[in-house]
Amino acid sequence: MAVTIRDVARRAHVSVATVSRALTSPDLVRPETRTRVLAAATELGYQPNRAARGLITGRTGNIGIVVPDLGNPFFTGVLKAVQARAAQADHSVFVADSDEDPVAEAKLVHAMAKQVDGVVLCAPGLEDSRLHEVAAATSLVLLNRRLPGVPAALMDSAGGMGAVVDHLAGLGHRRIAYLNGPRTSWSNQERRRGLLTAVARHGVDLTDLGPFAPRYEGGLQAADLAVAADTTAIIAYNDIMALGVLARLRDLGVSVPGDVSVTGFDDLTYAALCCPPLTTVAMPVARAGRTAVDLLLDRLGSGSPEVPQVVAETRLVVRGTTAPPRGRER
Amino acid sequence: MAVTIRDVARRAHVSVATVSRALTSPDLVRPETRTRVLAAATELGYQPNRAARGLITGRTGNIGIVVPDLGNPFFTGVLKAVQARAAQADHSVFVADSDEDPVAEAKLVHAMAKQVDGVVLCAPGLEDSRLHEVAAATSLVLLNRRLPGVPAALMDSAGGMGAVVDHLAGLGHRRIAYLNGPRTSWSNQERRRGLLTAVARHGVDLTDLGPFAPRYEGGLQAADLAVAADTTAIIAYNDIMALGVLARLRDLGVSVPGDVSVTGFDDLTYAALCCPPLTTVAMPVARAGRTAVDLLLDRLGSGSPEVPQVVAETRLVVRGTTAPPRGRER
DNA sequence: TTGAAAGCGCTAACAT
DNA sequence: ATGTTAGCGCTTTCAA
Repeated sequence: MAVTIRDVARRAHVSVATVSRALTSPDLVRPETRTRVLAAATELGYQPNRAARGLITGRTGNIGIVVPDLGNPFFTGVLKAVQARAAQADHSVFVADSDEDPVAEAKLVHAMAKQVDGVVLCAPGLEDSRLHEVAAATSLVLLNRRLPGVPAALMDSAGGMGAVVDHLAGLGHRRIAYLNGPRTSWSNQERRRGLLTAVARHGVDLTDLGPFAPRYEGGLQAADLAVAADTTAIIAYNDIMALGVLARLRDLGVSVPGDVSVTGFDDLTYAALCCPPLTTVAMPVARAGRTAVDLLLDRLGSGSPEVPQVVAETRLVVRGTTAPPRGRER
Repeated sequence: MAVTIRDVARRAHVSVATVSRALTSPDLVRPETRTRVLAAATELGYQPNRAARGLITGRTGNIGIVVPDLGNPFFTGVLKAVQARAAQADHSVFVADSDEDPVAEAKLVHAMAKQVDGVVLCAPGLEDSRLHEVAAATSLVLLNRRLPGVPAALMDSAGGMGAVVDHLAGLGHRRIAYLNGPRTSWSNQERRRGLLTAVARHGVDLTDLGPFAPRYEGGLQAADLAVAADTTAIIAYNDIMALGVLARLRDLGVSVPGDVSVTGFDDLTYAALCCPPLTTVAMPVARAGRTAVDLLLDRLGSGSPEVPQVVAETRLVVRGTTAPPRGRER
């Protein structure tokens, strides 16, 4: 078996309590003793058993994150930041993949609940009431979903969409199609909200298509409808769909951005690498991931009753898939 | 506080021992009692505390995975499969990102050791001796790294590379450049091994370039050298580098596959989406991830002394970046 | 078939 | 400043 606190105590000629104190509240033991204990600990390669510690303190030193799809770079971007921030705070992280299944989301959080101090739930598809139940099981922080009473790290999708429409309208587009993602998704709702506002502001004509699966195949399928709708610009729910749109348009012989402009959302790595490179909206995934962890850990520490919902800015990234519509080139 | 085994015991009018038995070894209690206990448990929404259980049984029901970079789709592909397989076996998973730092790899495994039944270490950069030390800390399974005495889930990079060279030689290429990834990486060593064998077999001329960082920027940088080397085909260490190569060649006005053929390795999603779509080698990441988990769990269960090292097949995916060299078109 | 009790590794009163 | 002890939630002897 591994080395326990008792081994260290024996070796340092002190009681286990002293060892515990030397490690967790150093100023409670005489410096001399502390040194001796620490030495013994290192010599034996002692690592306290966090599970045992957690049993007493109620704090596990772990956090959980559940995402809809680990195959989606957007969520692994969040995950990377979450695990990095957690590591800084000396916390370990549990991951779970709900496979886009709302029911699984709830189950996974419950399964984790006992082993973590809190969980970051990313873009949950769960309805509000069920989400509140889940929030009762553990400390919860939502990412890209707003729910009264639950802290959240949000990204300003609506604002990003506003920037997209401003850009397109500025180029001279008057007829725009939006390719919806999942209706229940908070992100889609926000994007649509920003879209409607901006479209009204510019007096631009909007064709609302979908919903489509937020994947490559969804984009393939959506492209035909968008072309039929006879618009000069296509705003896809996200980059992956936009890539599908691009591929389908190429097959159809529709030139981008000559015949039609296309935009995505998320700024995934390969949005910059496809050709033409995709005009899109950069989402602050890393920042939001860090914020989520901070929210979780701060609240645990301070038991304060406030419920912060932090929204991070998005940013339009203009690349090669947008240009003035035909007849408006200069 | 949450509901404990004691609450269930009280409610079912039995001792805690009986509750424990009803849950973990059902055939040790009278069916009638069992039903009563189970009912009480569900009514209270009881979830056993795994940490406490682990304290006694020595099994945590958790496994760990440490990867060099969560931003790399290759590793998140493995992660997705690992977490899915673990979930099937009712295990939770800890993730950690070593940020490509070998020292961090060791630290992370040690930090996890107490909370997991074993860990999957992906493509570690650690040297053999240090790796053996790490293996002593917990049950270890290596992914894409072979080490005597340690079970491993491997992918047949050498074989994949053989297929690439066969393909290229078959098209008529006689001068090929290989863009090395990190020298210490087992995958690069394997790819190179497969390459040398195949190249000798075909009597093809090889220019060995690098090592380069296995990233987009590495590809950008490598492309110039490859062009200067005056070869008709470029084999990149992986897809990301290949994408960099493609971009740089485009800037240079070198046409692909007209002037030069390019291949990658990994078959990431966007290898199919770039243009022209990339000829590459599909790595069985999901299969390897599952295998790694199975290896871990099987060994834990059966304490058998055998050390399986399972290698999964790779597969050449021919797409648009390879063609006969100039003067050999038909 | 069930219960009482010991104890996993650790921390937090309570003593000293 | 340090030691003794109870006990976190659970499983597992050992008795009954």
